[in-house]
Amino acid sequence: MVTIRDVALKAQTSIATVSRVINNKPGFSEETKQKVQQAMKELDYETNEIARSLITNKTNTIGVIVPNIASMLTHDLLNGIENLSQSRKYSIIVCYTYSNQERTMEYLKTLKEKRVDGIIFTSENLTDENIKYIKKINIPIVLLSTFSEKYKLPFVKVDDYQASYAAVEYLIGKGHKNIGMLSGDPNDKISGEPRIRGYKEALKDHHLFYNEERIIVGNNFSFEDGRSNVVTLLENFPEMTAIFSASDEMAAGAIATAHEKKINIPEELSIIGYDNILVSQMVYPPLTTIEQPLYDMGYTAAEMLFHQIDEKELINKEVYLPFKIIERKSVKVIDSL
Amino acid sequence: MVTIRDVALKAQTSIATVSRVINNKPGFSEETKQKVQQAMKELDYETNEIARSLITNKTNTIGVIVPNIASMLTHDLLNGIENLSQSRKYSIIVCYTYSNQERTMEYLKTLKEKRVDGIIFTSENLTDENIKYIKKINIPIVLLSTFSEKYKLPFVKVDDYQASYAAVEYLIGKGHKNIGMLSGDPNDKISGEPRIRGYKEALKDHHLFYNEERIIVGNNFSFEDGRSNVVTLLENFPEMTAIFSASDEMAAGAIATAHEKKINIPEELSIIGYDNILVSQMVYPPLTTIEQPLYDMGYTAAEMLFHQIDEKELINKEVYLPFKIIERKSVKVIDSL
DNA sequence: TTGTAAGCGTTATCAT
DNA sequence: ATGATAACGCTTACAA
Repeated sequence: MVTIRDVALKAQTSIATVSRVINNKPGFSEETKQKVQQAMKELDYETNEIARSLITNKTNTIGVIVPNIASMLTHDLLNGIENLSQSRKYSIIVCYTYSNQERTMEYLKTLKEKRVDGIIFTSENLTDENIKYIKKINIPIVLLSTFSEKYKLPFVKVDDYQASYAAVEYLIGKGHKNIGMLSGDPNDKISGEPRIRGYKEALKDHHLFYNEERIIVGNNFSFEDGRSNVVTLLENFPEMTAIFSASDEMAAGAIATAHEKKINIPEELSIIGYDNILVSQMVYPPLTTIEQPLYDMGYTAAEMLFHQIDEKELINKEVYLPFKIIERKSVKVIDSL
Repeated sequence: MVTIRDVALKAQTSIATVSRVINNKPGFSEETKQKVQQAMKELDYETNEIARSLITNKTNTIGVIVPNIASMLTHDLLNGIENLSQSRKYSIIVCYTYSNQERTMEYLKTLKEKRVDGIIFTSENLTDENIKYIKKINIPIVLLSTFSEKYKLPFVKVDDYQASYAAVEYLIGKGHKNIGMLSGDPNDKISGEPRIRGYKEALKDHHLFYNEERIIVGNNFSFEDGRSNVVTLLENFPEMTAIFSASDEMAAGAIATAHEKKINIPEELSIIGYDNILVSQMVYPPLTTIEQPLYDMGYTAAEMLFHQIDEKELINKEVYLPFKIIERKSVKVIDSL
């Protein structure tokens, strides 16, 4: 391995000087600079970031913690994070938790041991244990597509309540009065409960009837959830003309079932999704849905994190990014009687 | 920051002894072990992996280089890699190249500087510059879903030629004689050329006619490619009864266009895809396709990499994993006349 | 079983 | 503008 020492030897100067030219810190002449650079080139010298990190206390690495379930979402989020990181000369260590608490803690510990400069915690409910540990290790963090109820931690997300409210109101605006919902877990404070609340409130504000049987709760927003739960919903609620699905994957599942049951979408049944993942344009009919600006969210979270790292100031921003309704072909206008 | 030194102080012993119990290396009594562990707990000591790495010359992290295009594939591949890595106490740094040569080289350089223990290079053609650099830095590497023509580098992939051949033969077996193809770039030696070759050979071996107009070349295997290229294909080749699409995303695009043009699938037009990504079950009709065992491929590549790292032996295995035809609803049997 | 001390490859603090 | 030299937090001879 060729070190700064070898370079110094070849350039006939000291390691201190070599370090200076490498880091472009004052204290060398143009002449020595040339000699050093020449030597580096000839020796194919490459910095040892490990050694550098040990003394500077900076690794230029961040950790990104993601669950696996919402696999389609993860990718775009990561894309945004990665793009800014790369241009800022940061590397990213990805940690898949599979929503497993033990694994999450293990990863948090690893990130601490590897001395990452910051952490982005994505899409998942934070447990008290998580938060306690995060506070203890004192590494800059930003929450992405999630937030913490009890403790103030900076986050970027879209307002799930408002987005769901808007989705249901959109359906109502198209003349629908009998609207069912495919939801996630109501105990999930991030993407479960708020979306259910948005649905209920929108109905209520428009004086539409609601009862418990009109929401079918899924496990993990998955295609399979949608596929099976829509049949229960159909049984519970035969007058239903429209469905609000809390994820595109579930919506796709519902559509698949509809095809099987020869239920025409949107003629007989309208459906609006949530996420605007790539799949939503690939299903038939293309899915009208709520768009989350995933790439921007990732990018913004990274921006906030780097700000914390660079300025060493603990910001406590709470950033809500705007959602958008993407109109495609899965919702039909109903004439009001 | 609490160091090994603080622990030694509190436990009233030396840093060497503390190091021994941390790494469980012989040379301490049960009694001191207790004292040290007690001190560590009280002080919330956590290893500084950076310092450790500097002396052991081991970082317990690997780099994974992925392009971005085939986004849906990337995820499953990463999943397999990550799962084994986590259980082996390795972290992974992800590098998205966007198939950009400059970016790839930058990342390779970063990985070297960060002293990763190994690299998995995924889904992308290796340039001479890439290979030259890889050879130079002398870090264990395995190629995943790609391979290098000129130089021997261990890889794991499925045999694209055979898989394509099988796909087309499957269509032929169902009675199809007029088969078109939606392909990737023929200059792409990894997923482009071999799949085209498989198509041509299968036709030839079954004495079926072929001409250049029956293959439409796409840019990046994308939904949009399929969406637009299928119309050209339909124009060029009106007698066509079946399509072999070199990716599921393109197949989904073709299906979307078929819906728009009121072409019934599979009644009027059969289609077989390639990849078996999640989307293939979400489209209507569900897509018959070639499955690549992505998770296993990732897992296997990681296994090979760790073997190289641990045993310090340069293996040169070339692993082909088996593909599978997943039969769904997009191919119809045609009665031969 | 234990401690002292010499590294690992850098950056940083002094002198000069 | 330059060069010794002391850190950084660990592991690992080598002694004791």
